[in-house]
Amino acid sequence: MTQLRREPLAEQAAEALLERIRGGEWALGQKLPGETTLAPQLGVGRSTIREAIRHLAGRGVLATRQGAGVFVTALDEPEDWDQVLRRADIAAVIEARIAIEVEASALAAERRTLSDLRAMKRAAEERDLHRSGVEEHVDADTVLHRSIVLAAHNQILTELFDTFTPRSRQAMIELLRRRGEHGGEADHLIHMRILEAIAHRDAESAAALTRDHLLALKAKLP
Amino acid sequence: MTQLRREPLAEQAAEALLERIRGGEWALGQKLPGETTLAPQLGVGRSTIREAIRHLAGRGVLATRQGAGVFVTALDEPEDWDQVLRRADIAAVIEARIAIEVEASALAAERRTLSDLRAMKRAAEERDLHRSGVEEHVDADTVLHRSIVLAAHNQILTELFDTFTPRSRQAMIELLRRRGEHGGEADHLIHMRILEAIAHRDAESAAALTRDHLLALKAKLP
DNA sequence: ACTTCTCTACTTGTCTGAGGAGTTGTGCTA
DNA sequence: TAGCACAACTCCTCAGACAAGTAGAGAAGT
Repeated sequence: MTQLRREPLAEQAAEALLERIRGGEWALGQKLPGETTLAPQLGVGRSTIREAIRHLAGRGVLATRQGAGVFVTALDEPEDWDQVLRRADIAAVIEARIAIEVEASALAAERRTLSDLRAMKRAAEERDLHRSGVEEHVDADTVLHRSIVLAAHNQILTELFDTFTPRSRQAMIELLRRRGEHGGEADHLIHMRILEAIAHRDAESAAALTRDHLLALKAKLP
Repeated sequence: MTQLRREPLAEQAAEALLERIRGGEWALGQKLPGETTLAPQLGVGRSTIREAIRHLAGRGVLATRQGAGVFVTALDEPEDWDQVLRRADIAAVIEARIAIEVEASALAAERRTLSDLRAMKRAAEERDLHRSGVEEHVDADTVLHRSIVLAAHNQILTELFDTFTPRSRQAMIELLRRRGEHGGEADHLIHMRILEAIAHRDAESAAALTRDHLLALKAKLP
């Protein structure tokens, strides 16, 4: 039994093109063959291939320039992040966290408000209370880190951090379980120093301390 | 002074439709007038209005059903990253890019292979050729920056960069159009210095130069 | 009264041919 | 060698024709 629902040719053509772009047939910034080439190649008319191109242009994947051609402007809209994060190894996730959090930490030092400081302090104290259970400890730690990112007042960095949280959480839990210890006093100390730097509007120190902290975490990886 | 750069009619028509949808002329789920009505109404041909509709369909705003009509499926773009990026101001996007690219640049200095170096060099040369058109220049620039991120060999950083590409592209184009200049020789020079640092496995310099480069970009914002 | 069928008007989907407009590279000229 | 005209390419737009699908009105049957 074949397809009951028939998709319009233009939609099919758009999917076919996206497939080939994803497959690397044309790299970012490269020119696609002209419509007069693509149309017969896919077995459709010119206006159909044009509509397919417009569709992808609307999604931000292609851009057309009259007289010049059609160009790849993005490889694809981001696919399922869960999938990506699951595939990627932990080291890569931590490296991404370093990128986000170090920058966020520096921005936080410049922009933190008094209420940001209060929130961070509260999170730090809360974290200090949860030293028994591994999961609770990781969660409390995440809250603290998030409060720092929030103080950067950059919505995108916050969203990125939240994207990583679930994957990072699981990795941390496994890591701590294996090690049997959770940084303990040393981690507490460095957190306090980071908060201090942010309070003093010392962006450089805040960034450096955050980097050290996360690099130490990465170093613990098996 | 009007637009010097003439946008294609189809794009203008898409914007005009989006404007009217946002203005509440047609509610969510409602049917738009037929193509044969809209086309004369906007003073364009039928295929043109069709391409405009396809463009909005690609953005998830409209959906067409053969025989039935064109329907509004979303008042604004969907809930995904595109949406977040569109809402966030450009400064926030650049800050996020700084986070990603500075770290990527440092990692690239440590991990770049010879073939990475070749790809970066090729992208840099390509970029130098495209100095005329604004869009072309931005696209070539993106290819170069992406080749650096790729050399970091971290899939997550790459995906993050790709996520920003469409939004960043539009912002850069607007920015350069307003300024009328594109960094020119200075930008070329700093790119070469970044590539040199990566080639020499000098992570610190690579990171610092990348940061300076993007900070300069951010400083140009209105 | 209700269901089912059919027909018709209307809608989007697709193709083709034609000409307009912008870009790019080539080859000629000075 | 530098500058310029031109030709070949590209996408852009329109118009017309027909195919394919939908939905509503009305007829026919139960």
